[in-house]
Amino acid sequence: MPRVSRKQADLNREIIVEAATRLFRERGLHGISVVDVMGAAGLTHGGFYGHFESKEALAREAGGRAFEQSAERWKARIAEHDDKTAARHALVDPYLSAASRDNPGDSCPVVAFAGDMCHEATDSGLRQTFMEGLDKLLESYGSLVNSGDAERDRRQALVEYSLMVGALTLARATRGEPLSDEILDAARAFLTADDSTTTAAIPIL
Amino acid sequence: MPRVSRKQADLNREIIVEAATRLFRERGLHGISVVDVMGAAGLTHGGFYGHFESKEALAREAGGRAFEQSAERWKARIAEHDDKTAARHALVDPYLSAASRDNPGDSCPVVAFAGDMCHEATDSGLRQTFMEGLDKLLESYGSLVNSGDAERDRRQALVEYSLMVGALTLARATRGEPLSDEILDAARAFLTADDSTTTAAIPIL
DNA sequence: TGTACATCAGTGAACGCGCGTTCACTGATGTAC
DNA sequence: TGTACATCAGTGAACGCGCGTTCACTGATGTAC
Repeated sequence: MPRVSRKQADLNREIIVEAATRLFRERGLHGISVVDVMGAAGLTHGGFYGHFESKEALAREAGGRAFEQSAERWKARIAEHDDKTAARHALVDPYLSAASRDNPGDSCPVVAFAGDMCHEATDSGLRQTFMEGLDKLLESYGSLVNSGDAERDRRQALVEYSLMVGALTLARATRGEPLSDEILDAARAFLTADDSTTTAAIPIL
Repeated sequence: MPRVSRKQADLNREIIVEAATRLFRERGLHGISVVDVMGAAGLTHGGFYGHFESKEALAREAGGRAFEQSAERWKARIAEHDDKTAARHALVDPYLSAASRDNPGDSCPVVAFAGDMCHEATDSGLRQTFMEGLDKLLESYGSLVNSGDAERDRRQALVEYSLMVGALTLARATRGEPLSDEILDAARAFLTADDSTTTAAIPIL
């Protein structure tokens, strides 16, 4: 049943990108084929190149969208809370949850793609998309770290965000083992510790 | 020139494993082919299955060896120093160095394989090798965190190690950008900060 | 120690397979009258 | 509004390629005498 309406074609393109956004995060940039993506969108593979120049072009678009979604979600979570500690919980707790670990398709694109980026050429478009997305997320995260000393805050944000990425990565790699929950719990407790409930402040560099 | 001596054959097997140990870490478990590995060992691909049951079997052996090498290296570095702070520097500084970032083939197998492990079946042999190796490295790292409170030390070690993994992963993904060095510097400073030089102690959970 | 022969480590062609990509085709859509 | 025709979104077969793996072959190695 070929030749659908222009409106339907635009919708199909949208469905393909949405499916790819999820699948690339779930199985990695090289873990999913054009046939897989088109199948997930309810189409056959032949029509793919009517919508996209190449598989890599789709990866760039789907990856970029994943970053946009994450950045918006972060901003919304932080904006919901006036209290700094509450905002921190609102961002860190879901990020380092079992749900986040078990649903990479709807989770952080940095964790999903960081491994693949290591093998990507410096001038690759994917890598540029990754860098822009990472910068945006780091900027969002920065609003949680706000002592007045910009340099110290920057380092603190980098440390905390690196910990989030490392902990989620390790939790996924060890999924099914007790260690996996242990890592999430330790990192979550560390990042959401505050003066009133623990023996030490949020660490200062 | 077929049929080399038994001794040479054993040596060839060793060369293949050594090449694989480096290449798998450099390009990922799926980024390297049997032809590549055999070529790096100075052989042709046909003889591969005389030495190994499958590519996966080689990956298990090469991965296991990478973990052994890392664990030994860590133990040696820590053992060289009586002083806790010095031992910490001896382990953290090389781990989060530009050299480590730029030479994944001779660096941490956890960072190299964590991404691939996320897509590996729970009962996979590779995953078991990864878990055993990670446990050993965590145990080694634990000797740097020794306050007497075992539970707290465990959480602290998990947090610090997650940070190391996250920082090195992000530094590799952003290699070539200023952010890459920034991440390494911030994480290194954080993990090696001590009372005498900074405004706060190593953070306590 | 020397000879004759069986063994087997490594070679390179070949296999089936899945991949990204191309293309002739189809028939509903969109348009010109 | 209704009709005739050009357009083009999606189909599925086919392409070349690289992959993991197999195998007939070779000739130096290792062994039996």
